[in-house]
Amino acid sequence: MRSLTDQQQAIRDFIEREVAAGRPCPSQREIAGHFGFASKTAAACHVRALVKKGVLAVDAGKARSLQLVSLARANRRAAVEIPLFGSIPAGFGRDREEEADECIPVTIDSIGFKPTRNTFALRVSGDSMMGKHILDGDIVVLEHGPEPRPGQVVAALIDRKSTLKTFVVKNGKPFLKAENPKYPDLIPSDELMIQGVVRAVLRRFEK
Amino acid sequence: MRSLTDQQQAIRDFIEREVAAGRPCPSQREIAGHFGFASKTAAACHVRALVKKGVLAVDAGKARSLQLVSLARANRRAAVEIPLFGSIPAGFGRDREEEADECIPVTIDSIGFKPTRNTFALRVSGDSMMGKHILDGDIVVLEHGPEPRPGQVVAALIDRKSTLKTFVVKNGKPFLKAENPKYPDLIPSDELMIQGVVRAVLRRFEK
DNA sequence: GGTAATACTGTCCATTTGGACAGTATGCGC
DNA sequence: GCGCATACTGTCCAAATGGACAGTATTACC
Repeated sequence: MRSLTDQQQAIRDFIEREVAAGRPCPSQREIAGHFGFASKTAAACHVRALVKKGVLAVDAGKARSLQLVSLARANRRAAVEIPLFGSIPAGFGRDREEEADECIPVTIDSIGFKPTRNTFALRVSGDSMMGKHILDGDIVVLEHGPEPRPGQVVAALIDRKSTLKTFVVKNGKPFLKAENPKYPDLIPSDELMIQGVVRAVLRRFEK
Repeated sequence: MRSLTDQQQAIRDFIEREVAAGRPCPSQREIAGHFGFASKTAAACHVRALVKKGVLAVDAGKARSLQLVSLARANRRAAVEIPLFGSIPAGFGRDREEEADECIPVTIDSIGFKPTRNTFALRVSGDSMMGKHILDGDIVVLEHGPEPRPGQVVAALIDRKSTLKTFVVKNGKPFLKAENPKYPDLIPSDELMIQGVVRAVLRRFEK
């Protein structure tokens, strides 16, 4: 019951190859076409069998939503090491990883997106961002590179120390709004070095 | 003209995150819904702009067929090293790679699927598979693990040497059909060790 | 001032797509 | 012989989807 028939395996392989080759997930009719079925119900039937056997996952009603469970699980489990800094280093060269204090393994599921080479993490110190619900001890995951959008929290370099600020636009000009009383409320963003945009927060509670 | 606007970047990021999180590519209406657009044309318009700027690729008319060009290119370019054996080793333990004579870098495009840990390559010697259009000097890419289907070419271990054979089923029993006169035409498949199923052939011509 | 690009709302429509149903045939275990 | 899973053909349909078109407003650029 668990093992797949030849035909089911063939269809599973076909889907895997299509997706791996960067093409969109095949529709039922495309599967039927590839195997020469005259009726797309045949493909639908096989797909149903594969779902029943736990090999495939479907978002019911959604077009091209087939997913191989093994790949999904592998993707979810795939932990990627993200460099974790106490403070952001001045430069962003290729020696970035060596400057990292340590690395934290994260999974796609835990931060909601797939980390890239431009992804890094910061340990938050102080309650400067409590207004944005980012607390002392939290780990924020940031992405280096993309232009911040208004309302997003960014990490900026001030006095060789990184500080989290909110990116705002006033009268068409970009500013960094400090949520920490130690710093002026509005700083023109071009006076600072924006190191990254906050994309996720990890908070560990004591047990 | 080349650079993306904030909104376009946001939509690009949204697509990237959805796909990276293992969800199916969002439809135009899902994009509109996520950003609060009342009209899905707004999303369609942005998608069109992103395609025009070369960031996105679409299969016209196909549902959920958006693809990030950068990822597609990265995927296509990503060369994976596949262990290449002169002959298949007896075991398939974790020391497999060390037993490999060498490695060949292949891309997804060149073999049509994404290599896994179970993918390996063999250098073909002799014209035993000429009937199947696999020639002396060819490199065949095989996948270890999947149950072969009738008509597929498999690599089997005979006398500690690997030989390519065609997998056939006769009267419900699996056999290996040798295309090499040195061996008996039909061998019960359970007498042999099937090392892998041929998934691709690479042939280099002299210049 | 005009043109173009951006950034939408709103509507209509042909196609694509998945789901359900009816039906046929085969092989397998009991 | 019966039930069940497999492996299809063929048809109908509603929902999902992309594409085209008509508008509006804003901003940037020449």
